[in-house]
Amino acid sequence: MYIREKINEQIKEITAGALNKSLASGAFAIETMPNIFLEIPREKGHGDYSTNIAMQLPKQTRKSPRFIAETLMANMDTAGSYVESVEIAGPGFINFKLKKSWHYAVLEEIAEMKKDYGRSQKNKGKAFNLEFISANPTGPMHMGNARGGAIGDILASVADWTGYEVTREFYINDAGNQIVKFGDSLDARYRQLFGEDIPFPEDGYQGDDITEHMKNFIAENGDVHRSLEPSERKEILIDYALNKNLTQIKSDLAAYGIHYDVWFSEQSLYDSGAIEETIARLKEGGFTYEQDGALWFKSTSFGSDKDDVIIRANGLPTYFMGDIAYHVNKYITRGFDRCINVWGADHHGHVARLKGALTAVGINADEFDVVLMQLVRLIRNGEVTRMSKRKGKAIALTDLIDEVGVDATRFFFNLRSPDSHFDFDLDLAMEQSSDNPVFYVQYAHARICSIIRQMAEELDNTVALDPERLSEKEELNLLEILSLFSDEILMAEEKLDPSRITHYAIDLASAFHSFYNACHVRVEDKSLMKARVALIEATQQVIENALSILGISAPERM
RNA sequence: GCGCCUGUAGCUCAGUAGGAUAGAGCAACGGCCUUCUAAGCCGUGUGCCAAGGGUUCGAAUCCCCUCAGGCGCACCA
Repeated sequence: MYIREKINEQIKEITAGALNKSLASGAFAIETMPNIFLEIPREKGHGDYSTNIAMQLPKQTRKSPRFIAETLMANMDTAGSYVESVEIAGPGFINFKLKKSWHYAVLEEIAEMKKDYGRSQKNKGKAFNLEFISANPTGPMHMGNARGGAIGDILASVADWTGYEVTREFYINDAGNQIVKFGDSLDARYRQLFGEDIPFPEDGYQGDDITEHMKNFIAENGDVHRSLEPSERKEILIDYALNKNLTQIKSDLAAYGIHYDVWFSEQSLYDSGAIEETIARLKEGGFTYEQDGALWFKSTSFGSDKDDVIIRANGLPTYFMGDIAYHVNKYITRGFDRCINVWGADHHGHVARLKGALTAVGINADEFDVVLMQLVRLIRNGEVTRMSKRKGKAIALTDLIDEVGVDATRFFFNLRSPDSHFDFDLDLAMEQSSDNPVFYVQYAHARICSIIRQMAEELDNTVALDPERLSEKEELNLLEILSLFSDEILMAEEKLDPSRITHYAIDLASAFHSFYNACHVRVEDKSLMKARVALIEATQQVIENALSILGISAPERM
């Protein structure tokens, strides 16, 4: 248990004890016990912790907040706790000031847990599935996938640090209409390369990569496929290009620092009969009906404003149907306790109906959430550029990484919460200017490493470590921020917002830089020097841990 | 028309399950390297928290409504 949790429990116990004593003494009476809520005041002058309990009780007790606060304070027993003093302030806040010694527990915790400092057990034993990117494998990864990739990958790490057993998963949309179009496009290019004057499908994939695939295919296979029936040939071409694309996607993402545990094929749901089983399950439950030759799911029974087709009149299941079967597979076949998907905000309309369908088949939809990320707008020369995979004008992920670097790209895409609209200014990003805060954090890390390298020779090992030597406000501030790391990870998991880790890393780096300018590590006083080395070693460790969650390197020299 | 997201300093954004005087970065200006990395630090100014109403001891935060921008509302994925 981390020091913050211990203190929290102590103060809650102290407050609850005071409340019980006050009640027993007859100072006031209540009907229901309130929740004791603690917060860390923004103003340092208001102490280390604060509770508003006295302001929640006037209604029940018919006493003033001030009176309640005073009564509680008089009945508090802080012996043996970290609480040094208690005071009442403002409209009735009870503020707790802690003994400085609590700071030093942080150093010990970090020194003990090292690379695991910040991990917690909250979700131990639970299986967590995080599905992200999940694009059509009809082309290489582009910039639009980059944000979802960074958010998903980092959120997966965050979940891992809260104790979940995490599976990163890519749902390959290798079935359905887009694949048919893909095949039509490939076939048209194939025939055009042999000089046939045929029109290109109007809504086909126009990218050069389609033509490239067919050039390579012809180079490898000659013209033996020309005589085949188009449908037969398309199948071969699709299979060929899809495999090439998947290989490409995997290497693109690996270069981006993303490694999936599972690549799940949509087509496999058809092949395995999972779709059929799920349809049967929905029918048995009475959640379907036929109309206009199609099979419909009663989304309206689960709060949606319209029902949805799951099998078209032509007999082919819709994408929605596949997604239901896919999630049945996740929860029931594979037994995940919690599933999170990262989707573009343009798919938000599909969340409710999928939750409805999951509820229909008996899955607890509270354990299913979708992180909706606002789409990225591409800014070039100060103008918005529309991205279109089919027009072939999208910036490839690999190009972005080449220009900007993996670290900056990942950091940049996690600078804002997923639901904020995001403009990616290409010119700025490609300038590689030091405006990018990733340098700020990495620089703090490199600076510390540099000092540690030099101190290693000067440190006197016969001097005992005395953490109480740390008493400057910059030192204490640094310790306080270090102690919040685990809470920040838990909050990021609860809110499904990985950008909190990025912000934390910046705050921590900032606290270090301030310390660095205010306090020298290399000082005559060997005991003080020892304590400061311990402090920066702890800081180095936590920056390293935060960066490892972010999937960003922690350079030892810059 | 219905639904979702967003609206906070000149710009880009934070703002912790409603809390005490609304915060950073960038930009502007002024300081700080004869000792550990100046890719750094310190200081100075800026706000009808989009408008209005409500709940509350207390609202940027919750509710209602209006306005503005983005995105959905397919037998597309």
